[in-house]
Amino acid sequence: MVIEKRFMKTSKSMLISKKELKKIVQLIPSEDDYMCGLAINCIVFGYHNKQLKVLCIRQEELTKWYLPSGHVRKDEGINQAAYRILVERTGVNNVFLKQFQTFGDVHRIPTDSELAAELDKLPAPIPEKISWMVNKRFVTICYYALVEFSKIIPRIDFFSSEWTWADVQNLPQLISGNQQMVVEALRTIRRELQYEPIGLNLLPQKFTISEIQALYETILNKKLDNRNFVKKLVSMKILRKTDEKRRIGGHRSPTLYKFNKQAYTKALKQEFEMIF
Amino acid sequence: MVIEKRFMKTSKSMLISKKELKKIVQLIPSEDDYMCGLAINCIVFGYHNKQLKVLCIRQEELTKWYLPSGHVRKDEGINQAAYRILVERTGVNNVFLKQFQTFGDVHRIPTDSELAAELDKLPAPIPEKISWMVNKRFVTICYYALVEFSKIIPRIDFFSSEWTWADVQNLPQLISGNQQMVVEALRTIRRELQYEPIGLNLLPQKFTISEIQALYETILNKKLDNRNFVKKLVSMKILRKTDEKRRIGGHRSPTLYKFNKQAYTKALKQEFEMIF
DNA sequence: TCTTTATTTAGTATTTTTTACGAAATGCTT
DNA sequence: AAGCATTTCGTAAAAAATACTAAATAAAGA
Repeated sequence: MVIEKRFMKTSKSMLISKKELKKIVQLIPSEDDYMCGLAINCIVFGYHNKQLKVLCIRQEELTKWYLPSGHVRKDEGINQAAYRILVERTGVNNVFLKQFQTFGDVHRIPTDSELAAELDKLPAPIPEKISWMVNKRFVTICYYALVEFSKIIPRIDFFSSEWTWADVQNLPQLISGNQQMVVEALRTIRRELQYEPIGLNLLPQKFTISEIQALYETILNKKLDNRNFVKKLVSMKILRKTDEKRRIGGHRSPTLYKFNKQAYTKALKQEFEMIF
Repeated sequence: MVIEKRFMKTSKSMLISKKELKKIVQLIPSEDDYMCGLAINCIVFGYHNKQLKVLCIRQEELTKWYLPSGHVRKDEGINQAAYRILVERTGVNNVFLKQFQTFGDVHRIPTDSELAAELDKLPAPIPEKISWMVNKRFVTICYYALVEFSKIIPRIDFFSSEWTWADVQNLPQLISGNQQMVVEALRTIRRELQYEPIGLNLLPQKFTISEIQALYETILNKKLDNRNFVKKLVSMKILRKTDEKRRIGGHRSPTLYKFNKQAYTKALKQEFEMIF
């Protein structure tokens, strides 16, 4: 489903030729293959320069950004679909991905001509084959993903030509509903910081104490005492010292740590045992 | 949508008459009005006799039970739909209801004749108007509800003729997928016991310490020290003593308490403040 | 009426966890 | 070698969770 070419326009003309439109429409997924009225959104979190980032994309000339999204094939599970969509966008495997909420309020459904105006001047009325995707009320299942910033090379696709890592504390204008999704995703990872491997998935293999502490501070939005922070993680045996150090210039070089994955996931999964 | 008559059969005959079938089909919601491929399930929790209960329903002669469910009108939000479905079943207002997870794995879709066999010998092939509801792959948004046991009078409807409060520790045979939903709902309320008004919604207005403690013990599945339990709740100012007592015979009569709703919701909502 | 019984309630002691903070060690720069 | 910013080690106090002793109470039975 990843199409390297951007949503095409021959030149600066406002309309596409019928021939080109036909070609495009052939690439669009058919209503027969996908669950109608159902969408999946991925809130992809990365961490860089002590800031928590969200992957946003947009169609070049449009002002509003949106979150990576896609649809569910009739023959695939929703988790599977979310993973497929994520891989299409980020090109990485082994990504932490978790469903957190489904949104489905009713909004005013835009008319064909409003949509055409927004969708880079596609001719109105919207051709039938594309209309199920853009001109309907959708229920959206949202997932959040935690990725290692440096490993991601976002890919554009049919509906996008630009991408950016937006700072969560300074989001750009997003299309209707998407901002709320980011907010809820953030609330979720904040709550789940204690029992999901949030840090493990956002950080590179080796990192300093102050790097992981800054991550925790960003997510929790409060300062933590560095001395107690180390003490806690070390006493939980979550971290393991390496014999490497990072040169940060001007100061003492901090030791690089890595996760003790076993102890980490064990500590996290120490949720209550079930009745069953 | 609540239909007082049960899914009708003229007598003990295996098939319904064409005339009756026509009448039934008229009552079935049209595909035009509802989001297709999308369902909502409610896991309704009640608490009675120191046991946590789940509301289950079934079609009389079928062996398997299922959870209250319904569909989303094209012109209503999903939360609104869930609430409507819940009210239809329980007849109560002011119920705590919260979305917790969406399920959407692909299962083998039963054939018309298998369905007919299961659906109390409806004639196969399933009439077109009903088929969208029973013969498709569904994505199911699940909500859990907390109700005050004594105030609920479950209602049957078109697809059910029996109901029961099943003990969560001893669930009956449920249709495919429903057991997992109950398990996940339980995991959820266990986790959320600290920051959602779980107790408030499951208990009657006035209750004894040992009653609320037994509720917590059931949900958490472990014994709590009664002396420390009181101490904690009282120190949080969540409980307020009334001057009534409950006569339980043979022993000292325990004081009835009620919730200090203000302090309770305040204590619960003391979640971290948001970045935004 | 007095004793027995099972349970509720009050209070204290102990342990564990969290939070607070002083100060030395380190690596880099000048 | 001195200055510096940060890391790292260590202890101390405060708070919370847990454990336990024992008294108070209401109902039932002798």
